[in-house]
Amino acid sequence: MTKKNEIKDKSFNPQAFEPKWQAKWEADKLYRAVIDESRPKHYALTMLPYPSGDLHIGHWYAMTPPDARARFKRMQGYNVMFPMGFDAFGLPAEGAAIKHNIHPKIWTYQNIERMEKQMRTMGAMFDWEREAISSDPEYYKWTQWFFIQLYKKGLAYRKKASVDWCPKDNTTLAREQVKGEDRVCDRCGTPVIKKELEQWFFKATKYADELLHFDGIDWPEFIKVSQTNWIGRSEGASVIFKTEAGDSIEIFTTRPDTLWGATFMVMSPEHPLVDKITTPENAQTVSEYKDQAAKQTDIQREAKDKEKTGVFTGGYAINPVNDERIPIWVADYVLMSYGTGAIMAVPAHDERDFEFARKFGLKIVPVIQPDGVELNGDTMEHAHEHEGVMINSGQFNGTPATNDKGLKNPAIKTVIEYLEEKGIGKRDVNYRYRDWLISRQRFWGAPIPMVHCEKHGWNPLPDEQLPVLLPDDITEWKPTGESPLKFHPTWKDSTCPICGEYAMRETDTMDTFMCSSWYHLRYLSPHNDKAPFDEAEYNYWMPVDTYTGGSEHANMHLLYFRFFHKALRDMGITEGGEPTMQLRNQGMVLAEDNSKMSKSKGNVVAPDVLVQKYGADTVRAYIMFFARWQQGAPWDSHGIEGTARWIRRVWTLFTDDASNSGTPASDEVKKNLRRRVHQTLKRVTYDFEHFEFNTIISSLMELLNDMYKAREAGAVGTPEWNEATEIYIKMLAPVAPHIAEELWTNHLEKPYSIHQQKWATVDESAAKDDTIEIPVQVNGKVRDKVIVSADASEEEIRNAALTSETIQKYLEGKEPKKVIVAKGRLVSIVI
RNA sequence: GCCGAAGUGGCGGAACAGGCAGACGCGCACGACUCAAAAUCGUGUUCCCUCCGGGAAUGAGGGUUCGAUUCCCUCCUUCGGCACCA
Repeated sequence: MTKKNEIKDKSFNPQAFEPKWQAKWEADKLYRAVIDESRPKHYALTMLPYPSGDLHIGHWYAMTPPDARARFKRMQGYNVMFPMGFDAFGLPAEGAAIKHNIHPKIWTYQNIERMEKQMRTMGAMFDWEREAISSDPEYYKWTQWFFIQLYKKGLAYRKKASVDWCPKDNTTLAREQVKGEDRVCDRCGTPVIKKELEQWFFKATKYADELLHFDGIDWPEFIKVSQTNWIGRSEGASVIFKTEAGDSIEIFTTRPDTLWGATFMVMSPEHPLVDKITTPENAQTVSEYKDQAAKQTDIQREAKDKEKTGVFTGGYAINPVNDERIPIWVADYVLMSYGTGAIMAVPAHDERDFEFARKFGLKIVPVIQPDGVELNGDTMEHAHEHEGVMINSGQFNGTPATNDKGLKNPAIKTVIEYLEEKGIGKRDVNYRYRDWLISRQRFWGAPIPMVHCEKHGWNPLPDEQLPVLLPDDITEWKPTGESPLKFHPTWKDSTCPICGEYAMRETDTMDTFMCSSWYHLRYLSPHNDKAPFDEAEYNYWMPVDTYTGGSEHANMHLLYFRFFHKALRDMGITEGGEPTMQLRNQGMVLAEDNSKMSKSKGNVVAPDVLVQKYGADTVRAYIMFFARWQQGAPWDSHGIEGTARWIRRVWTLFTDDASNSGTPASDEVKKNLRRRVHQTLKRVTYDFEHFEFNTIISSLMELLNDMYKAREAGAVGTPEWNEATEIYIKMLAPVAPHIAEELWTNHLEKPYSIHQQKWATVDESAAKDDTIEIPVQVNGKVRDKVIVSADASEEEIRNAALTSETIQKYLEGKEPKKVIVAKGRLVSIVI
């Protein structure tokens, strides 16, 4: 470190001082977060990366602005924890294993080492002693332990179901991991297929209703909406229809008010009662239809422009409200995966049923009459899906049906009450949300800690046998559709925890989203081998105060994360309903041509090169400046020059004190400087709080320009100048931690470290303007500006405006019709 | 089709709470320094006109208001979620 009597290095050389400070901060454990009851805590969490190989600009974009904010919070007096780790299980490691014949573990840990090194160049305040890596046995031991807790609580179960399968990645996927209309694998973009398989699930649907509530948490609207859509809650009724074959069919409907118009029923081809309902004469056609439906993919079956198909079963049901005998059909537009897999068809009021009825000549009976038009089942061209008055519905005729959903609709409410009274139906709610399928037929994941015994079926392994370790001696990685673990000669051999006889291990591994559902807890005590986390740490740090990350996880990680927390709460492991109070999502950094950055396109911006050229501080500042953080933007490689220039100008101003001009600063200059400093401080404080990073930088740029002018005017050396310098460096510290430290400690010779200083307080009276310029509008157009004192009364402002020469000209001696004075803002004159 | 977010100069973007649209920066132009270049510094930079001055303009059109980028209605475009979900 530079001693006082040494000659200070005035050349700007971040490549020298950045690593120097990084090393010192680390040696001094400056960012170590330990429990301190005397200070309020702040847990700043940012989504942990996958160790893909190299840190790219997207990582910097995701991590450095939240780091700046965490630093700001720390200067505000919070005890801040800002941990980092790796979501280290996952497919790319297996891809590398296949390609280069290297164990996924080796590939993963090499990448982690490289990325940690790159992360250290960011100068972030990560507490590396809290680092958690999900592929470490000490970590996945507890991932497995959580699985067992969920299993014991009945929240993990095994079932055979028609599941989504990615033919490229050779594994099953959760519903959330199948995207868009084309039903493609979220990871690789390959269209998924359906397979009938027995798999492990988490009972996420148990929390469907609770997951719809976001009370008290500050999350972006679009994430809440996205999750709400995903869960897809529908209110309605379930109704039981008796059939002539003897069995009853239960259906779900959101429109029980249209029950009287149900003129037929439709069952999904997979419905278990289809064969019983089908009469012998129709058995052949129904069976052929079922076979054909089974052959089609979901995309083919569910294509919305597809013409309706279906066959008659020969069976009949009785409409419970009017005792009409109605035919039962089988059609693939009814899905087994939603509701009960059977519907009542109301062709007059449902477009899909209408289409079907027209095609097959089925009866159409209108039961909701819209205002003004008389519906006729024989001639109508579309279903009437909106409001009207109930008709053809016996005692309910005349009841108004609104466009409201659920019980808010008087017709629906009345009919549900009637159904419940008669015992033929009840109020019901359905969700499109599905349980979380967590089995993956892949190697590089946490093994599911279950064994299967001939006699005792599936059982969890006792805690002392955890972790179930992944073997190192695997040589064949090729995906076969079954986990490579299955082909290991001995790995799957285990013993039944009940009888001690031979039992076979589950060879599937867990969805990596399981690992990331609890990493925020592991950061609390990453090396604890007695428990997943330390209770004292939990009590102090949780919940997470601010969570930042990409919005692509809206319906995946962010939903799993919430589900997990609620499930743990019900097991008494965590407290409170939500893991994090505040969520903010950064946008995406696109390539300069507006396309997505990707390794394969070779358009990824490498931060390392920029750090070498400009220094980390400049890269950090530019990342905050070049776009609205929560929105993202295409990268602009020229733009960084402006930020680099600013950083150099900061350096020059604070190191080159010789250039003060001879004339001493006037009181006016000093007062103005002080005002600008406190105005900027106010703005920067607000912007940090609100994640508005781009305007933090522009405010600092403006203040710097003002400070250069103040220097010209002789302000250097005055108390106002010294205050300005101090506050400027404090505001700079979260953004550009290295240069701030270098200037603070070495050039201003203030006590190390700038990062342990207290954030400055706004002096409101100093920030206030003395005089203000008030625009004067005549008929809505600005014609003049008058200068008045900041606390001028309405009357004074009015007079100033009306007596202005320019305004007089516009008035032409006439009396204005109206004069509006917005105090401190503007005068509007109407003539 | 339903739900949500967003449309402001050549570009990224700014504008507290309905009150001067375009802060800050990139780019561009001109100038200073220099033998020259880079760097640096300075000036200008929404568009149009008959340029002391005036007019238009925040996706389009309408409305409320003395006054609208901001509030309301209709529409267009882009992005994201859902979608034969009963």
